[in-house]
Amino acid sequence: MFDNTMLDGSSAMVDRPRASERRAAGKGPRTSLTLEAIIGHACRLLDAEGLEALTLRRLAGELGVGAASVYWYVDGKDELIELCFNATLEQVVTDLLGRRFEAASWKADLRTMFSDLFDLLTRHQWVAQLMSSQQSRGRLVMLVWDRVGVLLGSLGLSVEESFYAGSALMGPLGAMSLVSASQRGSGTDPDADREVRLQRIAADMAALDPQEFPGIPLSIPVLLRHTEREQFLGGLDLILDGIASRLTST
Amino acid sequence: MFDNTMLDGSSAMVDRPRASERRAAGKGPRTSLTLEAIIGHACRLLDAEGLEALTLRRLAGELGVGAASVYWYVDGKDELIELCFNATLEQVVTDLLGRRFEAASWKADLRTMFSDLFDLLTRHQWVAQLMSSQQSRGRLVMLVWDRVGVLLGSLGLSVEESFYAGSALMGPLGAMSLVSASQRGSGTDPDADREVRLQRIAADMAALDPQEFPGIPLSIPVLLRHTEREQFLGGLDLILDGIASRLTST
DNA sequence: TCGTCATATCGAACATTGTTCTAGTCATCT
DNA sequence: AGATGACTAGAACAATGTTCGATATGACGA
Repeated sequence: MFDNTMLDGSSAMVDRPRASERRAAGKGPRTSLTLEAIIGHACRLLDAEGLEALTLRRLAGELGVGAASVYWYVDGKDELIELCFNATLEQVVTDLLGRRFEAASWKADLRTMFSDLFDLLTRHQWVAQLMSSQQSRGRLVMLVWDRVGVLLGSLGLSVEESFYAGSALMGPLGAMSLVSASQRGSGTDPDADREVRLQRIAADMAALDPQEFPGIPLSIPVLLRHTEREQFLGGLDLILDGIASRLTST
Repeated sequence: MFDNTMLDGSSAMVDRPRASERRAAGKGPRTSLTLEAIIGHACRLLDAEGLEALTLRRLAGELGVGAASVYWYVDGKDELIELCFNATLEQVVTDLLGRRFEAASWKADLRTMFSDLFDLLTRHQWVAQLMSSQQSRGRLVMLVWDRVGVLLGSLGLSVEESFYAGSALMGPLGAMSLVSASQRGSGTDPDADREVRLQRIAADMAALDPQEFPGIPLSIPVLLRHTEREQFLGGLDLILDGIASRLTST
């Protein structure tokens, strides 16, 4: 399925007729569909029911058209998902980049930046899923990389160190922010779902042999009262402290 | 598809007839198949060509057997993959746990432990893929969690801090160790594949506007000469330093 | 030695995916 | 008015996971 080419078209748009070119032309008949409508509804579907709920037939059906019609606007499911990916990410990333980062407050700046990103990915689980299952390098992701790299470089880190630190920051983002991925149960109340899921995990953990897993019993209560956000931020602070220790030692 | 229940059966084996119970009985005819043979060949396939190459028909075909026969030994593709997951992980995790961890050398201990895990996941990309796309909590993964938690706790970290630090360590593991996931090209030479992939990424990055992405040009050479292993270890060291800073400040 | 029966397998079929083909419809331009 | 080209739809194709019923096969009791 996915192709790992998450670039917005700056490459690989050669040689084939690229169905994406035909849309938005001039003189068509009653155009009952729109690329925007497709992407919009697809995103709504993805947000509501997750990645594997997005079916071309279902999407088309809910849009009141045949499945084949979507293919006039989009080259395939991969491209559609990529478009949704960028559309969703753009909402947050753009305003993220309006901010001014300063060396003095680098720690707080990075913290708010990544916690905002975390919130975005939590709200749109499928984006997190894509972000962790393939290393996406779309334009918007690159923007984040760039800003982080510049900021770290301005602190005095070498390019190499910035690269490693940047990947340490970006790496957990996808992994940590996906709470449940699949199995987004009944669809009624996400918080309740999370609760039962946690209870199930806790039960499974409690069933393990305390002899073999001496540390597990201790962490069960923490698991039950933890928040993914705190968990992520806790790890983030650790990395930031690690970066800080590199700075002072120079 | 996947079900997020990556536990080895300690729960949820109730109420349905569970096809897994019928295998290994007594008086059957010439048993041309074996659960071990199935898992073994499936793992070989997964290692060689990745997750999406594993097809029940193909697996059965290469085993000289009809596709339906596999269902006698396995409840479905999910269970099969879970079995492969555990089988592969077990090879390394068990000997990982034979080691003795001591507070004095905690940093080096954690480093070698996670770099070994990283190597395992690099060798078996599909395991990394599963590990990042769902938060797997199989018995073996739990073992790692447990050992890490115990070690961190013995250093004086609170349970909460251990939990956060542990997740910071485990989080990037899956994400960082998957180099290419899909698109494992021609299948001839993995190193050459990596090279052309890197070149493509570099080309894409070079095509970006340097005005908009001031940091990208700097990191291109680093990208080209970097190693995923170094990248991972670089981030790991950062986290370890972060943990260390917490220890001294207490 | 001969039936019985659970064990183990296979071929065919079903449902669901993404995708393509081909024929059509309708507005607009000449 | 007629042709062109922007759009759409239904049928069909290929590939997937999965199920069903029929059929071997061999061990065990008679």
